[in-house]
Amino acid sequence: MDMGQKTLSKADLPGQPAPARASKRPAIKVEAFLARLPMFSEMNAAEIGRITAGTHSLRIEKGERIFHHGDPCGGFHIVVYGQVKLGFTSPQGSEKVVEIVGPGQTFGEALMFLERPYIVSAHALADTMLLHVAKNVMFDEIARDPAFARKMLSGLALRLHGLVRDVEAYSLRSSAERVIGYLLSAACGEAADDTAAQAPREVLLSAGKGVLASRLNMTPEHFSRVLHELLAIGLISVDGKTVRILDLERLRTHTV
Amino acid sequence: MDMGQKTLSKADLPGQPAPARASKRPAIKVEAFLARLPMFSEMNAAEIGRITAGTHSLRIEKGERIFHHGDPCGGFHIVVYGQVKLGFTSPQGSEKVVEIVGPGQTFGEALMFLERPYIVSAHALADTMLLHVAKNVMFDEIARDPAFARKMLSGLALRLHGLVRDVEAYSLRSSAERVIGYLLSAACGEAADDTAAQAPREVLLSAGKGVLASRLNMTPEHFSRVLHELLAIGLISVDGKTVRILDLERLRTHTV
DNA sequence: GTGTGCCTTTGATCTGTCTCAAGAAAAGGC
DNA sequence: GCCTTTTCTTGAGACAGATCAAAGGCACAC
Repeated sequence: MDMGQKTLSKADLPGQPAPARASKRPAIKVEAFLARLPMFSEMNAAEIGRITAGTHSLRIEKGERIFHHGDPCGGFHIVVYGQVKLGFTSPQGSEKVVEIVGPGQTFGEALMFLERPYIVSAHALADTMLLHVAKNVMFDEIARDPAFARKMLSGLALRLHGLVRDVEAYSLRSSAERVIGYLLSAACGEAADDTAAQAPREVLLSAGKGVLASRLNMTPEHFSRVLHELLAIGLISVDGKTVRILDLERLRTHTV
Repeated sequence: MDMGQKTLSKADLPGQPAPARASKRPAIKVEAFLARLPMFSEMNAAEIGRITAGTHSLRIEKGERIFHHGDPCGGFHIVVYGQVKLGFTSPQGSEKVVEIVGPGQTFGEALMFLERPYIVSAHALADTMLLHVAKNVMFDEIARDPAFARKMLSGLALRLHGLVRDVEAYSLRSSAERVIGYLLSAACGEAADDTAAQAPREVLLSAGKGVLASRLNMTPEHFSRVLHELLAIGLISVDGKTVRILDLERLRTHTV
């Protein structure tokens, strides 16, 4: 790569005509990108600089593996653009997607603090650019800045919270309820008590239906059927990856 | 209570003839108890003292609620003796146990860092004594001591790890496999690659079969049937709450 | 002791979800 | 543009595990 160190560019995405637009490339400094993340948002320039020094960028083609169950963990990842799925594979070959990670989101922070190999695998769902931050620079900064340590603790606690909610959904909700839950959270963005926004909303499915189905712990076939069932009752309409919510209130209170 | 401040005594367990043994009471100082926990093991006396100042003890009778879904979180709990179950209740009334917590173990640390109410409920499975540590003293100590912050981070990461393993088990393992997994981890204590200890081991079920079944995401009926199936093949023998593992190697490799 | 209540087992049946097998519809390559 | 490949839908059947019902068994109070 001809560009300067610690610089990101969307233009040199593999498979794109990079040379053609190299002159007008919208280069982004790693520092600026990191500083905008919630995790690092309260850091000063010196701190961001030290983090950046432990960071390198990765480009992963669609379908490629980022890490595998059993690999050692040397740091954590941030998605710059693209999309990543985290999941495990059973001995019989079937797969379960635990999380779908998009731009600005991170994964693998928790494992940094454990001296253990990964338990999930990570694959790119699209051509993806990642930043990898080495764990030692994170540890140094945690040791230096208690406020940053607090922030990391909040971050892990939030992850834990989400995972507990998933366990609840898997344990005592039906497939249809999980699908509805996904649609609602995608449409309303976690604001469950949002009394406004009664108007029909559109949801763009964040991944292929197969991947989404696995994330919701069901087969693609069953996911398809559930969607068509909701369609038949007039609660939603489906057009490819776009789901329009026709009656938010009834969808919310719909029972199995 | 007549005893000194910040002192624990097993003798004044409700329902026991406390006065009779009051003179010979094996009182334990809160400081000493806290200092022995992994979480606080590297703290000096002053630090332990500050934590203790934010700690109070609770006695909960068997079956009583400790906190409820929706309650605000003011700190975390440590089990001194007894047993606690964490779980959620569905709108239809059925319950799912997420975790069973015993002496020396803690619960609710993660939620301290989030300004959110509890998502699970906690109930005592036996007469139980708890310590409750207020979150502000924890925050103070985290701000003061980066090594302690690191320790908390490791603790949360470990929780997360366990929960991801649970999700894996729920998603792509059969009920029988989950039961076997539980028996193996109870017998071998996480040491999966323990080549020694081939001799038959005994497992004392850590709770009633109904509670355990819920923890493993199955009905009591099905749990009973699985146990008897393993018994029929000669892999285990069951006597009340005691399960003897007759063939550890075959149990480990048993398929459905 | 001997009830009384709860936990556990066993049996019979039911149902949500998966599997397998094709087709239909997009998406991507050339 | 057309052809290949992947993804998505639809149907029929199978199965793991749930549910319902009832009978033991065990602990504990009196």
